Amino acid sequence: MADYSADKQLPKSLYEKIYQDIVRHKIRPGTKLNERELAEEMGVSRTPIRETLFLLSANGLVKRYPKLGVVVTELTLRDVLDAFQIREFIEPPASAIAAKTLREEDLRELLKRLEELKRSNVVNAGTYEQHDMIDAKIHDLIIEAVGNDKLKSIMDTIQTTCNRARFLGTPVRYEESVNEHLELLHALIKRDPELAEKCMRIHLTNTRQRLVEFI
Amino acid sequence: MADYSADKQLPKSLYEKIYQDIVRHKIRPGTKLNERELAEEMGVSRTPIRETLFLLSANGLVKRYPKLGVVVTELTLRDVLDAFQIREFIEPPASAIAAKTLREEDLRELLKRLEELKRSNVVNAGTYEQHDMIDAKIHDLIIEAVGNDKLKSIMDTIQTTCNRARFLGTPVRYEESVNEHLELLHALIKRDPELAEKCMRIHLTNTRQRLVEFI
DNA sequence: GGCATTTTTTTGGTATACCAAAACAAGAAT
DNA sequence: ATTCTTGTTTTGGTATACCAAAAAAATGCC
Repeated sequence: MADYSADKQLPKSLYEKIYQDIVRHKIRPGTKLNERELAEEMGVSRTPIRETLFLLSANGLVKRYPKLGVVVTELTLRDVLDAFQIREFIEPPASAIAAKTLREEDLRELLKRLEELKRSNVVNAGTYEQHDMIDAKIHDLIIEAVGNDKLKSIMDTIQTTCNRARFLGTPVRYEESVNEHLELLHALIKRDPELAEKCMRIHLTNTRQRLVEFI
Repeated sequence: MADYSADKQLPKSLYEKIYQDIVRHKIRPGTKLNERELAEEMGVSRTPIRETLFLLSANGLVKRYPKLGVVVTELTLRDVLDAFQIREFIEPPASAIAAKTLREEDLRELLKRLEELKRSNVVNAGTYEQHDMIDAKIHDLIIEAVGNDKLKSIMDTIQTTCNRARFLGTPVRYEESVNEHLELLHALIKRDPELAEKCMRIHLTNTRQRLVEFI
């Protein structure tokens, strides 16, 4: 067998695989995961599978019912709203901090890509992936700007929930979203903490609003 | 062997044991945990021990170094400050929400206990446990008032970090702390969201300040 | 036929065995 | 004495075996 020189961490690669399958809804929420089945599919024993399932449950993607098995967590509207509420707690003040600490070139880079996206008709098929990528990048950068590792890892799991929601076909009003992000970036570049905080707050409120309307 | 009728979840009880040992510093930060040793000590096999260690690492009490082992996480000043920063993000707005939703009788109950504590000389030996208990209860109640399960579990892990710091002998200025909590409770009872938010913000800032001075 | 009970099968939890990488120790070369 | 090598031990990762509880199927009773 090849020696997979790169990583070597079996459960981590298994994690990635199952993680993606769940986030992209290749496995339905509510599905019960059978350890032996998974083990056979993946060509490994149950031991690393169990460890993977522990990791997944720690990140909230599956739920373990002792003696009964693990089930892919349902993504209720409540879960998504809860995730958004946490973002609304964290990201606005994080934006204020980011306005002081982010590097100008990173901001300008994102601004360039976003303006480009706006020029090219965003309604075009496929372009929404570009949008989502830049969107994620901006929010990620802002969290990183805080320089708080614990916060970073928390927001990663929140992001996961939001990603799952996106793959449910949550609609995004791209024009609005792009404009909101542009405003935010301008505020950051202007080094205006209050404005950045406000922009982020408005952006998140709107996003949540759109989500609720969808349902 | 007795059948431990009560719980049946082995890793969970192992978790509690090790969790306490770490939080109360019976095991030093930096200590490397040997799976076989632990297994023997606890009288079980390595399998449930490994699962326990996974749980502990998910909650940040230990860190797993692939192929090298798990070590009890060091509690750096940075870690504690990071935890406080997250509390400062979350708890003030949570207090504003709590001012609207908490049940009056719960608040009055806490107020009564706190005033009692204030009357009895808080400097007395032993009373600080009472203080810590009420303190934890108040912050816990405020988080629960938000009604966001995900947030609750996040703040539990943050609380763990703060607890570990407390057991390091972090000093508390009890009079100040009691007074700050009293003000907070009054704001909550008055159903004044802005004031509650402000009280909490001040309280957390002060607490962090005292912590930094200590070091 | 429908329901309760018993038997069988499945499956999660635990124990144990095995492997390979890392840590350690002893010895040889410089 | 120091460093490099080599052989041994320790230890984390994986595979497998076994057990008991839960689920499913089969049997018996009404």
